[in-house]
Amino acid sequence: MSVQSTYLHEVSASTYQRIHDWVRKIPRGSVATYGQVARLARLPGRARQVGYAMFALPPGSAVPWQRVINARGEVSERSTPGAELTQRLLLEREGVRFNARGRIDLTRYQWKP
DNA sequence: TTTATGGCTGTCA
DNA sequence: ATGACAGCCATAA
Repeated sequence: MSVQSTYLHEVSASTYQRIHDWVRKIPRGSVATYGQVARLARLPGRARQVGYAMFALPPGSAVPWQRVINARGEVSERSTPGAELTQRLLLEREGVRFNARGRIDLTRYQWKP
């Protein structure tokens, strides 16, 4: 393994760690956006990496990935079909309401740490 | 090394 | 409201 790849691995690992740590703090019944989590983890502008960090979670993880949604208040589309529905059901089970267009009212449900 | 592809977002038309 | 586009950057091929 090269020095470079080792370095990159360590950087991304700590990055994911910080992201996961923040996502764990989102309380039940609240949501945060990818961009918001990125800023909290001191990674402004790197919302996509938050998506990657969610994707990297193993099934059954204690990290409440379902509470992370996009800036428009919707559950983002996934390459794996069905995941959106799972996410929505998990959120509804926590009391998060979706409107007729499948959107969440961020003024009401967005987490404000 | 390059290219393509993502659980994204703010800006602008 | 909707769509294009430029930034963003980890991963895989």
